[in-house]
Amino acid sequence: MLSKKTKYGLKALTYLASIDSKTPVQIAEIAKHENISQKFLESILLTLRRNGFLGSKKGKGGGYYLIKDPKDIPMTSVMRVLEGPIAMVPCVSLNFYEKCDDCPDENKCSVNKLMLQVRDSALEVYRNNTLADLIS
Amino acid sequence: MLSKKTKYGLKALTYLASIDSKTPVQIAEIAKHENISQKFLESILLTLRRNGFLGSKKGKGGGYYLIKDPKDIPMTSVMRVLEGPIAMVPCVSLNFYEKCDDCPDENKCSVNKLMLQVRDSALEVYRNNTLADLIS
DNA sequence: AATTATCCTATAGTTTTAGTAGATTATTAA
DNA sequence: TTAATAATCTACTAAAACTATAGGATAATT
Repeated sequence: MLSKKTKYGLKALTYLASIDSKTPVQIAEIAKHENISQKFLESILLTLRRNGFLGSKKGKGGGYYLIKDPKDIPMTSVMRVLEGPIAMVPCVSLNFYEKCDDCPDENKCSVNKLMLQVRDSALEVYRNNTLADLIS
Repeated sequence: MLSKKTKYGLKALTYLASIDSKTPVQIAEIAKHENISQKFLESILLTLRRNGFLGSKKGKGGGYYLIKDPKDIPMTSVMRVLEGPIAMVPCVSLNFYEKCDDCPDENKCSVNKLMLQVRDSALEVYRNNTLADLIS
């Protein structure tokens, strides 16, 4: 299941991308437009800023804005920041690899075999979609 | 993330499929071979039996065994029983559909748009793999 | 100086996950 | 018929993750 954090983050990013201007948008406006709890959204936008997706401006007329062109924001990077690993098991993860402690040989593991395919198919989707592609 | 339940369930099914005989295999044997907590595996095998994947026999010489040919067990059905919906959001789920309460129009939702593609790509993988394909 | 809006830390409630404990029932074999 | 074996079932618990919420600190603008 996709976490609410990721869901809300994606919605916020899409909203900012649809605005299509570099003027800051207040958290309250995004929250209201997307039906999101404002305080929760606050922390999500913060992580998006810390990870180089958003810029922010304090004080009157402040808010959040996209730093890059939506065309240059691939879903792979957004997903990894908000949701974490794209792979469903650590042993097939490219960016968050970890060995399973119960598995003696990954190459003979049925779960590994299946989840490798699932990861690749998901990666292809995320690589083929930028933030710009999500705007309707 | 894939739950341990699904992971262990897949491993147990694969083990039973690799045995390739209809004679019952005891929980303890599967647990030991796959490094799984026996008690936890117990409840997993029970759900697999209740959902028509396994048969069981009590008493001495008892255990669990596959009911169907591994070739006739698609990963779609295994995943749905063990992990639940294949879709990452209910609003794109085929078998577990639910409307999002925060979303006024699914067709204009960026999350919906993206997750629809992810679901389809995952479905393709699961449809192309039967239990027989997981045996190495 | 007053206002506005982000920034930051801490915490709390809920749900899910992963695993345990123990009694019960069915089967086999002696 | 009895004892041993092994699945079945119910209930419970500990830990982790998720989804927020509270409240004030900080910075920029007017």
